[in-house]
Amino acid sequence: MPRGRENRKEHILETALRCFNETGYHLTSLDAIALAGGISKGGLYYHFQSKNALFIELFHYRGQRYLDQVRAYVRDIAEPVERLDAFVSRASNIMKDNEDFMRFFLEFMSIGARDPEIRQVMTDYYAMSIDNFSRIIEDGIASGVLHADSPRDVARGVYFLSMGVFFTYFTINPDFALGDQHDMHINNILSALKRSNGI
Amino acid sequence: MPRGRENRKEHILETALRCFNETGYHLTSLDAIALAGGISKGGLYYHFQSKNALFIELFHYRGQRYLDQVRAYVRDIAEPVERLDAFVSRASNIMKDNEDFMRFFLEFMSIGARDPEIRQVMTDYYAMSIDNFSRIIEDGIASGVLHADSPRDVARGVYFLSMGVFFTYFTINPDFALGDQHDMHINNILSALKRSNGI
DNA sequence: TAAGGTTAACCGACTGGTCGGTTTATTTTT
DNA sequence: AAAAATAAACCGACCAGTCGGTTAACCTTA
Repeated sequence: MPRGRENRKEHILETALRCFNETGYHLTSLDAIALAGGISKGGLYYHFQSKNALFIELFHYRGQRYLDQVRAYVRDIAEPVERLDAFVSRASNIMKDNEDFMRFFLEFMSIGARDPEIRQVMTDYYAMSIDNFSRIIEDGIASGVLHADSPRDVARGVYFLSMGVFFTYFTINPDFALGDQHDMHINNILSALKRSNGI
Repeated sequence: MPRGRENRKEHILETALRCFNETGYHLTSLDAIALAGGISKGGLYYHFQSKNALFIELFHYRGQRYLDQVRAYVRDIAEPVERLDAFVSRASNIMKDNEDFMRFFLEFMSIGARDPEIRQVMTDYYAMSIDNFSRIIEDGIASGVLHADSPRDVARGVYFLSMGVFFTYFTINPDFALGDQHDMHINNILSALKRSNGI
């Protein structure tokens, strides 16, 4: 990895992701990241203000890539029901493709429970997710193909379920296939949304 | 807190719970727990083999209390539907009463993602939860008041949702009332279970 | 019942090691 | 040569775990 290249920073971030996932934030030393990345500690501190700053920047970096992937799949679909289905089913696949990021995401949340700065990042991400999803549902309601009393509550339900599936998946010894469980339970929520008799 | 009393150990555990919840496992030193509990570090090591052992014992100690509370509410209810409702609605209340334990639980899970011993404890807890809940559903199916293709999947769905609600609650700045969200989404699952036309 | 003995419970100074962060010198790029 | 990037030695704080010693409660036994 030559020095001076623009992708040096990304190289560090990818290395840090691997290290954090292996041993967790607190047990991962900057020396270990430097060693694994073939860089010195000084180099780390040249690119990042602190360990915490690196951690947060890593979230933004990979989170953005994740969102870009989801949006790329959904962009061209205008019809609300199709859009909703694509959103959910693609999300499941992309999550699986980004399993390393999802694992990181969980620890990021866990630390966010106590760190105000990280908590705020998480809160923003949550708000954006709920807003995005609510908007699709509201479009569907406006055009009469979806039915829900509170789109926001439905969106929350989907968010909770996704989080629960993933957190459990990373936390227990094998009991289920990630994508299958995710899709099945999310589709249960969606089928209620699509029921024409409302509720 | 006089020495030699049987509740000394419990006193340490309760103190440790408060400390862990304030600063998290890795940033909580044994010195801090000792100070907060009015005991010495040596005393800590007299009662517990290691910091990790204390952490795990704390999970068993408070987890048992939590389960005892849930079971006490359900014990006398034989009819499956009532039993199910009680199980879920009481679980929500008891979770709120044990918010300190739930917060601890989340970090316990998060660490379990990397620590094999803790992961096994979590896996056992998960398996027991799914088994308990599945059994109630199966009883309901046997007596014809509930309908589900796979009781185990339904039980998983409830578990996932609970985890997701709680994890989100502890992780973002205020957006919803804990009990309300929990009950609403769980009841969505239950209402499908109770629909007499199956599916 | 009081002196002497026993031991579980507890204390806290200490150690060996780690880690985030800093500093200073050196190399590369422009 | 100036600026940017990197390396390597170093620092001070912190921390899990240890260990020799202390204390209080509970036995004996005469």
